[in-house]
Amino acid sequence: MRDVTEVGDEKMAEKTRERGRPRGFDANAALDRAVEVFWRRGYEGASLSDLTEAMGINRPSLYAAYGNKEELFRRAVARYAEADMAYAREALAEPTAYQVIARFLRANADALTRTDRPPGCLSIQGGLSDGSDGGSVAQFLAASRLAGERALAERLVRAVDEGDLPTGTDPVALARYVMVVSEGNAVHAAAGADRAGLHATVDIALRAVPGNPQGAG
Amino acid sequence: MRDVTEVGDEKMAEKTRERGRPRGFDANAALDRAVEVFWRRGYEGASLSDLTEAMGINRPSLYAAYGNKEELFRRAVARYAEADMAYAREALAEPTAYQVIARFLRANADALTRTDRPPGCLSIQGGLSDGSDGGSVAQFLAASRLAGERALAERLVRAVDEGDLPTGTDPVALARYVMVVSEGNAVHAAAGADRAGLHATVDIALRAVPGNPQGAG
DNA sequence: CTATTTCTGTATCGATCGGTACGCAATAGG
DNA sequence: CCTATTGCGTACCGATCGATACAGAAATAG
Repeated sequence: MRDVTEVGDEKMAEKTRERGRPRGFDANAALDRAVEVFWRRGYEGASLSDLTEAMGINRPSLYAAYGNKEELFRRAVARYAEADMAYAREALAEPTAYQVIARFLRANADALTRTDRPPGCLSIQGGLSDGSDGGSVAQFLAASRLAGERALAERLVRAVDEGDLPTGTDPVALARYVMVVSEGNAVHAAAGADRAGLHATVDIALRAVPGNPQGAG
Repeated sequence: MRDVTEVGDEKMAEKTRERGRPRGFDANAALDRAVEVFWRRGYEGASLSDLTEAMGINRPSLYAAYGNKEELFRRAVARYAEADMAYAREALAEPTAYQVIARFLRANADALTRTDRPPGCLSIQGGLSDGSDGGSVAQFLAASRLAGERALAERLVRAVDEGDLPTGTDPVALARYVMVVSEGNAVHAAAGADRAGLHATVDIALRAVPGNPQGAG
């Protein structure tokens, strides 16, 4: 049993001085490289050779630092959620439901087409189908996406309470709709759609959201 | 060089009597099994052992009949498009743009959640990311989806010409929006969303479509 | 029948997969 | 210095990957 919980514990890194040979690479920087590989090639499509080459480390170093491929993937997804999905949490802070949704979908369209990042989004590119592992990765990613959907739903519940959304609005259904647009755009972005096209889709999608400037819903 | 074009040539099967030992399996029935395997596991996740077991044939028979794994996959996608996507072509025959879109999204939601089929849709489950092959499968599937999007766009162009959609409506953008909803729903269906949830999303999505009963757009 | 053609089944190919054993290098405590 | 501990690098593991060689079986043509 190896202890692999020290990645990301940089708070105590100064205090507890470890014995033995120090690690010759930055575990968090290497994880960022792993994120890119998984993002581009998916979980199954990313081989350990791809990963170690991109991360600049050897195979045993990878296993010592992260456990195994699936553990590395889960850490990569966690880091992705923290770094590359920060816009989603920021969007939830907008004052009205419409502003929350509009900001989320706009920022999402931008994030899906960043030129310094792989196209699309890791939680979809990572893998949708039951691979050779029996779907544990696909389920993990689905749960990760669902968590975001739930967070949005809770924000929309609050919006209903505050009278921000019309009475009778189903916040859960609306949240699911927003995520569907987001995920559909992610599929398009992965296929090479440009940023303007994604925003054109958001233009239309927002017409279905109560509180939009055109007054629909 | 083997001739692999005889699959699906059942029209001439009676006329041209081949020499040699006859094939011991139904090539089209076996292809249907292959569709299911690719649908559930994706292109990369489907091993030849998975395929031959489901198809009830041996490896050399598979290669003799279909060429190789990628050829088999392309044939499977073609068969899927013909059989499982028939509803999309039928939807295009509806008289108005709104009816076309509504029927498509409704039938799509049903197709994504058929209990006698894998959840989701093959053209997305097949694979989105650049696998070990360099993305040729992902590009093929993206092109396949884009073909459907273009067919819908052309139908909506006609709708604009016929005054069926408001002047100034962008039929290409609207078609892309509809496909985004469809693909987002496919992602949700693959994650286990039920039919009612998908239709609830369609309920909202349709509000953004010009000509809907609520009069938005 | 023989000759020819084509399909089937076994057994296997080299390559790559995820994952490790093991010896050496580099640090800390003594 | 010596010992303990840990990371690094090579070289390798068994399993599985997609793809085939080959021989025998099953059909037609003559």
